[in-house]
Amino acid sequence: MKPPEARRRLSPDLREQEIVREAVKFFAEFGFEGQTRELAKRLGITQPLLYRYFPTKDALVERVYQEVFLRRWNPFWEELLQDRSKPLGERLTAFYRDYSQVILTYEWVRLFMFSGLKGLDFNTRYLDLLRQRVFDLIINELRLAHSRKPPDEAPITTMEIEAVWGLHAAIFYLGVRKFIYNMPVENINSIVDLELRIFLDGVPGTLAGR
Amino acid sequence: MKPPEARRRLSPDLREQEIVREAVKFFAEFGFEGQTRELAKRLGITQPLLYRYFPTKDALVERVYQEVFLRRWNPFWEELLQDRSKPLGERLTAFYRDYSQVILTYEWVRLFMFSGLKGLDFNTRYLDLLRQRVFDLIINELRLAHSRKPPDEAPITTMEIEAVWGLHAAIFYLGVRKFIYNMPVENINSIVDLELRIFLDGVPGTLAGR
DNA sequence: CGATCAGTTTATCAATCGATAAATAGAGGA
DNA sequence: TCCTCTATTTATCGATTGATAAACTGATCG
Repeated sequence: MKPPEARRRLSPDLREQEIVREAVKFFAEFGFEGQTRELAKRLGITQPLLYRYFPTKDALVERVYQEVFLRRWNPFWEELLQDRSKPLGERLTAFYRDYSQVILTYEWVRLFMFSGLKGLDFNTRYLDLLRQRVFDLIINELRLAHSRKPPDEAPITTMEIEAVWGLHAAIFYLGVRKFIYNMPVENINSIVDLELRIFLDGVPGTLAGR
Repeated sequence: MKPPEARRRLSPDLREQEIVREAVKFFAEFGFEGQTRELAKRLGITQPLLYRYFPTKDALVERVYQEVFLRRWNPFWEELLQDRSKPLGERLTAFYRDYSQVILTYEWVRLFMFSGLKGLDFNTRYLDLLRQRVFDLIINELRLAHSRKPPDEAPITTMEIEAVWGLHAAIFYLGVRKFIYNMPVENINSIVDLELRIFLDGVPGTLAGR
């Protein structure tokens, strides 16, 4: 029925964009063991053509990383978290609502987990970034909001970091449930709000070192 | 150097045990695409011997599931959570300390994630169990501890479930960080205690429907 | 309108993987 | 000690997969 898909001749730029876009979806679905022939089929091209644009499969995978993880980081988040003209609760809500909208996607969550399971160092590098650019800021602002010594006077404790990890995990795990376990997860914004209320109500005890 | 590993003739029962034990570790490391030849090499046997004990690779994978997930559930947990002779905080601490010791292992966490990413229905089934045998109990006990209507008078809300999911995620994610992202995570018991303090201090607002 | 360049396909290789059949060898019993 | 049973290995098949080389074809320019 379907016509045998006439040969489409595209400019290299466009073709490369199409390949990367489809590869992101494809590897997010099947993991990095997904076969190049199947990817080519989805693109409506033949498998050897992929090798005209990427020397090896690994090079294509590498490109997918960059596309999904590096290009989606928003530097504005760091400013947002430190904008003391608003109460901290409001800032955290604004940040995690936006962050979850970017991160809690099929591609991001699954590729991140696939990458971790395969032992690539990308996760570590991303999480180091997260720690420095987000966790440390949050802890700093929390101390300020509760009139405690800033980190340069009293070093950040393991338990403070773990407290923030708990909040972060509760939110990120929504994506794991939705996109990896295939569970229905709706109204993410209101769940984010819930987790933030629990965190902000519960965390003073930790800051007090109780 | 190493002698070519003399042929060891084992009873079928013992050999099967060895295969299953090693397969658990092996698939947890490489996922279900791990190759039967490599698994056989680790066992010090040849690859066709695997097929004397399991008709297909899938059958072996299925067996691994049962071994790791089904056989590690402890029915005592359900009693523990409902033992009203102790305060709820104590019960939750005892439960999550024990649960995390069973679940937060290299094999459990990784196999669960591999299984989810591959789209097997096992995760859904396990999580249904968890919801019924743990989450509902916790919510019931929380309401009791805060003098609220029991679930058979006022149905469990989405947000109550999500609150418990948040706690659970914070704890399970310790395993994800340790065994999937390969991060150092130490003193799990004290982190569990921390998450429970935050949860218990923070959750009354949610119960009040605030 | 024909030549040329490059985007795309066809054909195919070499390695890998799950699986099967036949040959081998270790252990217990008569 | 030898025989028999079966646990284990050797040899190999067929399908799959990443990758390469050569042939094909569509678009642009003179």
